Amino acid sequence: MAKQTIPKAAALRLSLYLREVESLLEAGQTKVSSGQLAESLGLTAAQVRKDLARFGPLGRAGIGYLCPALAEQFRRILGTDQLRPVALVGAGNLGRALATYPGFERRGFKITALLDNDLRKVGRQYGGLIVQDIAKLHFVCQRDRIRLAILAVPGSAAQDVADLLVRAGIQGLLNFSPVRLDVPAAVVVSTVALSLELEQLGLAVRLRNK
Amino acid sequence: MAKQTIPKAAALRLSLYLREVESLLEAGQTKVSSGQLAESLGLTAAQVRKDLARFGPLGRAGIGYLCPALAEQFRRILGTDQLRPVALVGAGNLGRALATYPGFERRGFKITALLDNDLRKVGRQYGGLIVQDIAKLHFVCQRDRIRLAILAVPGSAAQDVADLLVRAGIQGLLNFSPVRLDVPAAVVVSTVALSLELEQLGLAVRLRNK
DNA sequence: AAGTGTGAATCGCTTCACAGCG
DNA sequence: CGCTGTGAAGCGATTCACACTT
Repeated sequence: MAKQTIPKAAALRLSLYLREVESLLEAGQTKVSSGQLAESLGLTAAQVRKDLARFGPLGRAGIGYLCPALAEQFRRILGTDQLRPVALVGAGNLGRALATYPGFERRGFKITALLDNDLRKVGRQYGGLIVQDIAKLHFVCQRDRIRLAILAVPGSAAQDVADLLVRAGIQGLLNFSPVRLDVPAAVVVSTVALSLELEQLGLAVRLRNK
Repeated sequence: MAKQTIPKAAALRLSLYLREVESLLEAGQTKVSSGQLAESLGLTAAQVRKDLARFGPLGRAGIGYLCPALAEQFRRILGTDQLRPVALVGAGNLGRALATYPGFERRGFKITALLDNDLRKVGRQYGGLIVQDIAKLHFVCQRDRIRLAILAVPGSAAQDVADLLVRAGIQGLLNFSPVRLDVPAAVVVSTVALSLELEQLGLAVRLRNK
C-alpha cells in the first residue's frame, strides 16, 4: 500500500479524482494528464501530481496516467472496491430520501438496514427497505458486520441513537442532526449540517459582493 | 463592519460559534470565555480569541465575552439577522425532506418557493409549500428578491436548472446533485455530495484502524 | 516533445507567549 | 489575578521550477 498518512485535504480530493476519472472512463477516455485533471477540478497541475504521486507511482512520464489504474487504486484506498453495508437510522423525510438515494450504491455503499423507533413506521417499505424496530439495531449490525451508519433523526434523539450505534459496534457515523455528538474517541463522526451549508453559502455571496 | 476579509477556515467556525453561543443563551448563560468556547468546540483558546478579535473587538479583558453581543455580531456578519428567502428546486424525496426541514428557519432562512418541472407534482403541498411549475422560477425569484437557491434535482437535470437559476438572478446555489456545475464566476456554488461524505467517513475509519 | 515526480520556496493558518486591560 | 488581543514562531499544505523519463 502507498503512504500510511494522507493529509486531510488530499483525502478530500481523492474522492474528487475518483469521480472525475470514472466520468472520463464512461466517456471512453483511457488516459489523462495532470493538467487535464487540474483543469476539470479547478486545481493546479502540480497539486494533482503531488497527490497522485502520494497515492503510488501511477503515472508515466511523457504519457500521463491510465484511467483504469487510477480508478482501481483510488477505490482501493477509499475501501470502496467492494460494496460496504451501511445502517440508516431514522425513517422520517430525510431518512426516506437517503434510503432511496441512488448515489450511494454507485459509490460502493449499500444501505442494508433502515430503522426507526416509531412503531407506526416499522414494517413500511421505502426504496426496497423495510423499516425495522430500532431495538434490532445491535442484532442487525452484528449479523451484517455493519461498520458505518447514517443518523437521520431529530436532534432531540440524536445522542441516544448515537449511544445505541456505538454499543452496536459502529465505527463511523454520518450525522445529519444539528448537534454535536459525544462518542468514544475510537468512533469517527462526520456531521452534515444543512443549515450551516446555507449559512456559509450566504456568507460567501455577501463577501463576493464587497 | 469588521475586517473585509475572512479566512475560509475562520468563516466555517463562525457558524459553529453562533450555534454554541445560542445554545449557551438558551441555557441562561450570558458570558463566556475563549477557553470555554474552545473546550466545547474542540478548538484552542488562542484560536477562538484570534477569530473573535477578527470579527470585532467583542471581548473584555479579565471578563470574557458577552453572549448576546456575540450572537448579534455573528448573525450580522452571516447576514442571518433577518430572514432570507430561498428557492428550492426539486420536489423529489430529497427536495421534500429539505422543504420540511425545520432547521433552516431557525437559522435565518425561509424557503419561500418550491418548484419542479414534473407537472404531476405541481399543485401538491409539502411543508406548507405548494409545488410550482419551474417555468415560474424567474418570476418568483424576481418578485421575492430571492438570491439563494437549493438544487435538489437528479444529476441529469442539474445543469439545465442551474442555468435557469442563474438567469433568474440567483447569486448562490446549494447543490445536492453529484455533478460539477458550470456557472458564471459571479455565482457561488456549494455542493453537498452525500456519497462523498460517506466515502470520506469510511476512509477516516480505515485510516484510524492502522 | 510531452508530462511525471520532487526538492525548494512560498503561503496561509494555527499555536505560542506575553503585554496590557479590567 | 483572569482573560483578551496580538506580534512572532511554527507548521502543514500549495506552488514553483526543473531534472528526468518515455
